[in-house]
Amino acid sequence: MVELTRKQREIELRTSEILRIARPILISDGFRGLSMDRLAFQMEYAKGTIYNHFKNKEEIVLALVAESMEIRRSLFEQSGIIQGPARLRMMALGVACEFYTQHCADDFAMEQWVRQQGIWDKSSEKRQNLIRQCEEQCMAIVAGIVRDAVLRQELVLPESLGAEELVFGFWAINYGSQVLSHTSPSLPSLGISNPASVIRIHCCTLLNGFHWNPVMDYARSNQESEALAEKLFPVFWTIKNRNRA
Amino acid sequence: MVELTRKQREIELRTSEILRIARPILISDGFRGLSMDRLAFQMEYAKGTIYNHFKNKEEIVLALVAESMEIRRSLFEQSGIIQGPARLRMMALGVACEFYTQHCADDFAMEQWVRQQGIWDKSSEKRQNLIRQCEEQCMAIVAGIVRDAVLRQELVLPESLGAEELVFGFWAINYGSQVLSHTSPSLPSLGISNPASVIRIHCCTLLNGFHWNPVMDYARSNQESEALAEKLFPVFWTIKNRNRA
Amino acid sequence: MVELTRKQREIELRTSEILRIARPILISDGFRGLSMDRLAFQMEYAKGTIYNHFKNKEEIVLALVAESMEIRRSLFEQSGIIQGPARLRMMALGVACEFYTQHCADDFAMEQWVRQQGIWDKSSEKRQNLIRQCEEQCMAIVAGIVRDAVLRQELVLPESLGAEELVFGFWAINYGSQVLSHTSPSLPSLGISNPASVIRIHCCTLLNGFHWNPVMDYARSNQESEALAEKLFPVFWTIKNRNRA
Amino acid sequence: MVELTRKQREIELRTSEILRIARPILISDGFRGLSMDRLAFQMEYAKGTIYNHFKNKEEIVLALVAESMEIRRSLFEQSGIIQGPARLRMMALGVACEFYTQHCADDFAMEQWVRQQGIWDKSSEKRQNLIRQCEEQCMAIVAGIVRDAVLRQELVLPESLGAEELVFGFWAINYGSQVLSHTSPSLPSLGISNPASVIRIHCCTLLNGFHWNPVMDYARSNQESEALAEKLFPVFWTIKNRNRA
DNA sequence: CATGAATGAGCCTTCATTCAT
DNA sequence: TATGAATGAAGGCTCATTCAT
Repeated sequence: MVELTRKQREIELRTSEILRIARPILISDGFRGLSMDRLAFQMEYAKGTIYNHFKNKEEIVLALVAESMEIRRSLFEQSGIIQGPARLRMMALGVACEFYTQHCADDFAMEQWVRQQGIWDKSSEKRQNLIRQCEEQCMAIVAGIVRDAVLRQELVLPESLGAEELVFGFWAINYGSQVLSHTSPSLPSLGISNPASVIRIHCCTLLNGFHWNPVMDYARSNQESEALAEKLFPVFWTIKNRNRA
Repeated sequence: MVELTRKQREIELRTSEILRIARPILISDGFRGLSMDRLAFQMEYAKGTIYNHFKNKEEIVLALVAESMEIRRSLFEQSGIIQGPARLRMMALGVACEFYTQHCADDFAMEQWVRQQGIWDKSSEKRQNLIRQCEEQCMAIVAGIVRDAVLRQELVLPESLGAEELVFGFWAINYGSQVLSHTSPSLPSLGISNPASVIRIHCCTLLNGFHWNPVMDYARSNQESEALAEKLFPVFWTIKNRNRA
Repeated sequence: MVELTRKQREIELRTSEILRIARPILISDGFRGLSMDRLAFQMEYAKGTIYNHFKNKEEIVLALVAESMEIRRSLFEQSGIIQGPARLRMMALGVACEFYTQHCADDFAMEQWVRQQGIWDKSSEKRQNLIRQCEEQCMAIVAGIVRDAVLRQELVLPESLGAEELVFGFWAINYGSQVLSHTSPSLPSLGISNPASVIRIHCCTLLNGFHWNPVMDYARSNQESEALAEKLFPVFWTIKNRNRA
Repeated sequence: MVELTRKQREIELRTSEILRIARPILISDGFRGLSMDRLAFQMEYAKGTIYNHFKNKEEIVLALVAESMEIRRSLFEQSGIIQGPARLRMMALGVACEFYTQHCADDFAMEQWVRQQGIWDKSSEKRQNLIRQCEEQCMAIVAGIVRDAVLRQELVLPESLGAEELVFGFWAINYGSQVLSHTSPSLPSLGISNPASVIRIHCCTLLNGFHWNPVMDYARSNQESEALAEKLFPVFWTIKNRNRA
């Protein structure tokens, strides 16, 4: 078995080497900028070798995105298990989002590829499922917190708003701010110099708006967020580094 | 001069004909699906002629996006001038966003092209500015409403939150939900069947969270939004049709 | 119109130049041996240029085959209109076959490509029809001669044998001998040094076997064939040269 | 020696397994459709292993063709040893050809591969000789019958026509009709619905034309052929099955 | 001998752009 | 100004063959 494993490890090593080289190309030049020729050249491997590891170009992207989403899910998982009121866990998720946005900016950017250009359709179902599962798990974690808050009577869901729909609002505001931050270089010139902290305020407002107890003013909210950040960031870094050599 | 003008008009006519034909191709087949050959063939003009109007393929996309943003700005303009409390105007903008998302879905999709794939960098500064200006004007309209609300003492801005930063939250939540709606086909399976109405609730919550008067419950908010929609949609349709034969 | 024609002529010139260069490659190295790269290189034109003339590699082959079959048909046409008994015209066709086999050996070889390897399916219907028509016309010419012989009471068709079916025998024996001559290099070593004259004898025997009047012995048959050859070859050469610069 | 033989048998077993798997691939997808990857995958052996048995892809085809020709030769052998006048043996060969065409259609198709595409040149001389020998033996069988007919004074060879040359006519007509049947899907639409029986008539006519005794009318010829078929087909099936599990 | 990852030349095709007419 | 043939780099991908293990 050890015998076998060595060869397999070598193969996996090569696989992840391909991803390691493809990532920065993809990030700096986009999907169109990643050509198999270039990839092979930079790898100093033959083109055919890459095709032994990935059925086509799209699969490479999906593999990278799967990695990224795996990180995101781990971040969420860690945030969802902290002690304290559900609102705190919700805020911890916000902190996780901030971390992901700031320190895994490339991962976030790449998650976008997959949402466009028919990359999705050209890749294998196996990898597609991997990503879909990750997405569902993320949603489950956040919705779980909402449900827990309701159980603990810290939150009353407005009628006609399911837990997932409440989550959607936070998802949208975070996601939207991240996309805008990444793609609108004019943001500072429009008067938004620190999108992350702005979004923190909005999320607090939103939580307060839903009367999610304990209701907080911005000062306290910020304070708690900082505390959470201090507690969680070490874990987050570990997660990130575990996935990125 | 009249002579010249006629010729210029002919040129502009051709320019907009190119755009008219490029648009549906772009929408149905993406950026890669738009080839100059195909465009020229459908135009029944020569490829070279197209190059007399647009320096390169990217410019065409940017021109189309400029058109789209022009619509969006007009929508915003019309929403910003209705009578009544600033909060109502803010809600009117939400209605405008809904309209844009639902009835100008293609325009929205195209705005995205430009944020990716290096299209931006390959196009002329002139067109880039055009788009940037539009974006700034949109922001100015919304920020103007916020400032007006403050003036009218209907809203107190939290300290450390500028008008534009408050706007950013609404921008982000609307933008995020739109992107997610367009690109995440799994949304309904995650429990979000009607993103638009969900976001309406969230926006109301957010406004309430900021104590933006008149504070409303969801029923009334929805009622007012409906009224605004009824009032504004005719104008919106006019705007849309003016820009799209 | 003269203006227009000049450009069109240039294009057609290029088209036939492509064919002129593709032909020997195809003949010496087969379909697999013809690569667009090689073709372009030998043409000293860019690869793209070739694709402006032919949709794909298969179309080139079909174009060449169409040329070849056009020659064959013209040969048949000329043979079918000579004076005298139908049997003589039938023999003239045999002479035409001999000419084609001997002097258009490459054309014959190429007709084969099209019958295999899915070349047919990848080419445009227009070219397919061209070839199909040619084939049908050839058959029509020969079957016409048979029918004429029956009318003139020079031949009684065996019952249960249609005119086309009688033709099929001659088609098969000529076609078979041509294929074998071209692909069986061992023929002389098997004792067949001059397939063409052997087949001439067989055809005569076959005609006699059917009691096709005037019945001939081999000496006379050969003599008549020679006479026909002498008369027809000049025309044949003209036809060939008209199609091959 | 027994030890060695066991190993050798294993090797031969593997060799024929390769051929067994390659055959249907080749038949359904042509030469280009047979890839070593696919072959190895279906074999559940490694690609390298196949190369221990066959120097290259072409050799596999040649080996299969050798098998096919071996069948053909056996068919001929069996036809050549029946009792009665030589003409009957000649007709038996025709029956053998019909059997081969109808029931070994794939074998026939494959014989064609080898005559084209430069497969021949890329394969070893050893295998080339194998095939050539087979061909010669086939010719020898048929020519033997002709010579025997001359000896028995059932046939007078036209002067200037050797035994092999007489054979060539029959070879050509049979071969030609087979090729045309296999590759010209338009045959029925040209008026030839049953090529095999048409060729039977032509062969009878040819034999009669050579005054090969006993001369027969079509009815009797057909009757005799049927009788031969009834007698020989069981043997033919045995031969076929012996070579194909 | 068996293995199968690595190879890399080669394949066909596309298409934005240019430029002589 | 309009034309559209020519360009040619670039693209994704295949696959027979090799060779270290």
